[in-house]
Amino acid sequence: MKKYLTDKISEALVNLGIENANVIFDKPKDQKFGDLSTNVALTLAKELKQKPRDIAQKILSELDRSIDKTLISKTEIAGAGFLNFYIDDSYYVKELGNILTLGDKYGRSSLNKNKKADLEWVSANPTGPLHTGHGRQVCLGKAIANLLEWNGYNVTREYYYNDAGNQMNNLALSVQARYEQIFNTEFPFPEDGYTGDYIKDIAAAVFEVRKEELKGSKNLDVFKNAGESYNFRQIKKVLQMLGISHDVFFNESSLYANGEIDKLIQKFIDSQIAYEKDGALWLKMDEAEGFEKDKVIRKNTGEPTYRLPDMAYHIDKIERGFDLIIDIFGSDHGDTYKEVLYGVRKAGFDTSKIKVIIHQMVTLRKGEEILKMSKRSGNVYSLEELIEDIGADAVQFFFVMRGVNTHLDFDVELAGEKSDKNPVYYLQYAHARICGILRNAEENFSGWLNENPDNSLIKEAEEINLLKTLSGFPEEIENAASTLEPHKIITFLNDTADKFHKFYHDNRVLDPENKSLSVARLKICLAAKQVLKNGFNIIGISAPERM
RNA sequence: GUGCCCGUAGCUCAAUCGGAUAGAGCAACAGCCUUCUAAGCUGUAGGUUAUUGGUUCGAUUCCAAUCGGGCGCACCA
Repeated sequence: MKKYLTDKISEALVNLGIENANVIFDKPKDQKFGDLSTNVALTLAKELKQKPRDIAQKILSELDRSIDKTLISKTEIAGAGFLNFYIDDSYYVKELGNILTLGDKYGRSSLNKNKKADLEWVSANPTGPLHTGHGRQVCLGKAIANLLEWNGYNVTREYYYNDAGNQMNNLALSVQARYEQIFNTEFPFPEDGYTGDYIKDIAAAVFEVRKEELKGSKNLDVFKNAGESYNFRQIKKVLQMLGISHDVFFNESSLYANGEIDKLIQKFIDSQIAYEKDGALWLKMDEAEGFEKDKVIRKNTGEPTYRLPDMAYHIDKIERGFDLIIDIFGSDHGDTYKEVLYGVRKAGFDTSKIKVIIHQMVTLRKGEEILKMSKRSGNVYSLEELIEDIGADAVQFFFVMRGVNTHLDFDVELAGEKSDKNPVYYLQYAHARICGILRNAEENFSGWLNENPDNSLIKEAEEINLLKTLSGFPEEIENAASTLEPHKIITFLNDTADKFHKFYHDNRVLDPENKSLSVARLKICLAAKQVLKNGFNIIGISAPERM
């Protein structure tokens, strides 16, 4: 519909001698400004040195000849020079049929057909369980991957698996210390060790198999491997609880094995972007791009810092030929990704296909009490516990609910509450209500669900409003996908539930005295159920039939 | 000190490249259940969009300064 009007207006403008005008439509907040509105006359006013309303009038008289009046029931000029369009109700009623025909596919778009997207997220190091701080990223990534798929992309879900570097050594030492403590409680625990209880579990598991065999051993391999595989199993288990499975686990160590890291180092040295100092290799950072000082990419021990493999990894992703490459990080990594992309550019690669999503941190609280979730402190609130406490639906809803740039305030108490205070239920309740009506129809009004509706009976304001909202679903997905903002889906679903509840309240669906109207309204219910369910699918929450 | 993000109703947050009277939910107050789920609906109240300037026909949105909060600023990742 937007496209139709955009075309018509562009056409009208060309007739008026104006080429390449940028015509943008808004959905006015207020119904009295129509269904679609454009400010094109206002934006052209300066350029043409004419009054906005005069321009609007000229466009309108051009449109009057070309526009389909059965589709657009009314046009008007309002305010400073807005052009408002009123879409005929019949359009929305027709869309009802579309929703029912397309079913689970309603809202899917082929806009990015044949395009490949890569989404890398979670990528937690296997040094411990996922904690609640990871939750936001975990759930955001899932929703974004789904959004992209709905928008036509072929999506690769990827996890960057980092089993090298300091932290793994630290893990091994921690496990070893807990192992030794089984025999000698005085055995010193490393200063930077991981203090969580899961380390004791790992040590106990090692003891179970090897008994005292490793006592006093200097070889850390067994401890490292035991810790790594245990932690990674835990991580995968929790991801699975949220219905997430990655297609690719990209192993950092493969970048060493296949020589990509060395190649990159050589490239930096050859192009004199890197230099040696104090036994380390430094990357020159450009002040003009906002960097203050050069960064070490290879330590004096000969080991690369994390930046280097990260750069090689991104180069690998670019070379795999994706049309869109997305990384999701928390704001604590907000600066490092810039360094990584800088390095990738300096190595001669185009980073324009890489989009980085930085989400702000989460404050987790129980009512007034702020909960800690850091890995260092003894007691962590793990993501697994959170899921057990409030359920996977609430977890995903709350983490996706807000824009990524806001500091998310997550009230566990509220999220776990089974009441009208909890926003998850507002949505799910709408779905469950519809299911109740459908059950009633099946049990008491046999066959009505399969009747053909007489759409001319749909004319109540609440019915049309509901249909208007439902019809906006495909565009909403497109919008949310292109801006990578899944919280927009939740805002939309909220609106949908709101419109449904109002419709439900004012209009009885099943009326034994009026079969044809009941049949038409049943179709509206089916369509609302479908849109809600499709939206739930994207976020990843369930569509309960009863509550 | 410096870089990024943020500051909107009592609370948590929306607001589609700058648009029309800034919207929801919760909390508060007043109503609505012999009829498909009251986890719902209707109404009332609640705002100098942190502050001050600037750009613009028009600013929550863009720019500058100030105040306040979060996260970074390692030869950790």
